[in-house]
Amino acid sequence: MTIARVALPVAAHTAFDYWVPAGLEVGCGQMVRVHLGRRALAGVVVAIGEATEVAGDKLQPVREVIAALPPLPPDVLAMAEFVARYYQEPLGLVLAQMLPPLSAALPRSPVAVAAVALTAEGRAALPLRVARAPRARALLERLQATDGATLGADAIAALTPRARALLRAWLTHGWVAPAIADPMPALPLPPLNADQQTAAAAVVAALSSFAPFLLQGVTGSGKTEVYLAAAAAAIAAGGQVLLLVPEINLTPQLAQRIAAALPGRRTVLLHSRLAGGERRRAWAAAAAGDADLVLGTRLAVFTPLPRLALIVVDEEQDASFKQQDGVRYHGRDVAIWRARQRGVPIVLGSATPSLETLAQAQRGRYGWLKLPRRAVLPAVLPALRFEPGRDPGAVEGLGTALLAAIEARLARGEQALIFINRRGYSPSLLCSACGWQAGCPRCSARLVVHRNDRELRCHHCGHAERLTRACPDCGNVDLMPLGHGTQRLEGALAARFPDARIVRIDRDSTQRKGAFVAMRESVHAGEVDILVGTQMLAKGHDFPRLTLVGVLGADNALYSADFRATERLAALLFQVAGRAGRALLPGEVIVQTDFPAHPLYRALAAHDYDSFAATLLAERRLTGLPPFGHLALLAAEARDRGDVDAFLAAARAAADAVALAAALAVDVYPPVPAGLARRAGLERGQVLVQSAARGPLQRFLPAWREALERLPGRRVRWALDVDPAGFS
DNA sequence: AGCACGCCGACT
DNA sequence: GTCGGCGTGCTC
Repeated sequence: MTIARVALPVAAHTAFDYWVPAGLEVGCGQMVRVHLGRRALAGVVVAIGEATEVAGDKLQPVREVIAALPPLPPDVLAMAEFVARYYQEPLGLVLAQMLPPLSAALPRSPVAVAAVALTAEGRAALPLRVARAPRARALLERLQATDGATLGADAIAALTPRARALLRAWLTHGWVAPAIADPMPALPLPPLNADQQTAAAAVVAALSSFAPFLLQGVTGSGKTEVYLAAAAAAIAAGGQVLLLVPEINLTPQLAQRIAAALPGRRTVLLHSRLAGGERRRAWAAAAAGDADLVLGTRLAVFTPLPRLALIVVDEEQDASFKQQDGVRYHGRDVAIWRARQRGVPIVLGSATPSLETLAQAQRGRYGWLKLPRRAVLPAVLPALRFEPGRDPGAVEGLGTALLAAIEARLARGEQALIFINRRGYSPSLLCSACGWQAGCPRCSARLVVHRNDRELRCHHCGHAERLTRACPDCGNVDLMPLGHGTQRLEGALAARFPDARIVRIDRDSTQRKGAFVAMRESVHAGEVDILVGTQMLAKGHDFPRLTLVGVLGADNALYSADFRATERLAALLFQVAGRAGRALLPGEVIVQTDFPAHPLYRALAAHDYDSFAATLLAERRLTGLPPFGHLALLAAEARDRGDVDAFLAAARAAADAVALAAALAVDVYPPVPAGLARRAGLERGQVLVQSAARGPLQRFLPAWREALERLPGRRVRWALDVDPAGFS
């Protein structure tokens, strides 16, 4: 009897055996439908055998082979196994992350697939090849007419074999739609400058072998042109390219540039906001080798790519490559592993590389390609000034110097961007009489004033209440909003510059679909004078008339307990500074700070990221933090603090026992409350494990995890985070 | 993850 | 006397 070992999307570190009915073609990597308990689940076959330990009466059959997606190739299965092992997650959950959604949504028969595809596509034009086969066309028209209803087998049987094959091909693998609409005529790539050519040539010379590169280029130096030149060469040589970006917001712009740079090539987009069907089609096109370039967010790193020839990770330092829940993988790190596995070059691009990547480049493990100059020649780096935010002429956190600079931009018809990393009106509400502050009932956090909506909101749990007039403790009606957020600045600027056209960009203002794109277009069209926003605005947007960037509240990150906060602030400031004066107009950046002599600001003024990174690296070396040490974090939460404490104390004891038993050089720290000690009514705490090398930590983690699973539950939810993005 | 089984408080 | 709370454990 043939037995299929199936990884299922359940929190169990084990695969499940099923017998394979005669006539079912089941191989490794095949997606199948099986029953577990009384549920029907989709899983992936990870092994085929002849025998099983499972008792015969318990053994269930494989119910169905999911033919809508091709089987996972061995290299992708191996990648899943690596991710599961490295991040201590069940293989089935890892695989569920990697695949386009298929569990309940995926219909069973090709006919039903057709019905759903057509419903989803609406009245989209039929692919020509199908439309030309008369009977397939008739079937599809009937499907359109019935709007998603399932047709009987007789309709399928009536098709000519050719029509049936075409239909099936379209339905199951999907033809690549012209995924990227390019309204512009294809512009030739601007000729690369010498630095760009050198960089691109180095990557191209390394094609067909594993070769990691750090491509370090100042903002505006034209890293994208280097990616595209290398991609064009890789594709011309018959390869596929995987291009990872941190955010979906950035993909449309980039997609247009790719379409222009790679005429006639097929690009597909892959990110979590795509509808299931679209994502499946893009995935299948990549897996079938039909797509030449896959542009996507971190999840795209898992796409099967039979002809993979080059991986590019843009903005490699960006924290959004690290998944923060579920399978907590790091897209960049998995990409590096994959490049090694497949023997292809990988380019990690950044103006402000992560300390991890920088250290590898310094050690000579990564090729180090530099673009020290801006690509547009007349554009020079902006001038930096450090000014106080509080002075006699200051208005609502906007200092005299910044106000004057904004005024000058308005007079010249140029644009200003005011950046503050805090949404809402003010981050806190204080009673001037008794000192009461509005706090979240469910979190250890202050409530943020959202004056536009007359609400107090918690930014951690979603709690919202009406903005009160009077202090609930003493009845005093003189409640003071304390501190500044984007809404408050927007109002202050509107009062001070009544004729200016002001746009606020933050999570609240861009919730409507398309709002972000509309904003970008109106900025480009010159319909905006002042932009106020959060870090959403820091990335990848090129506004030619923007000549002033003001930064407020930067000092906050310097106080943070998170060891990565300063690194992130540095990356952010260098990025924000790069937003000013990208075209022909000279730019200026004003950072409001109380500590103008801080090494970070000095480095920023000198446009010298490397010297500040060197400072940070020296600190990390002393403390044994990444990249000089490796971390794993056990985070636990429960309704009662006592349960959390008891669990973490037991977890720590288990860790000590594991480390001692296996003589592993790992340090286990005492349990501490999380930075946000209570969230959504749950008390939170953590145990940190640190090791000078990955090896001991990786040997330690499986044993610790098993010990944790045997610990009494005590109403505690916990998760292991390997290589945590940061913690406090 | 579901969905069971299995022991302790308020009801027809 | 039950009905049901969710704590613990299994599912091939």
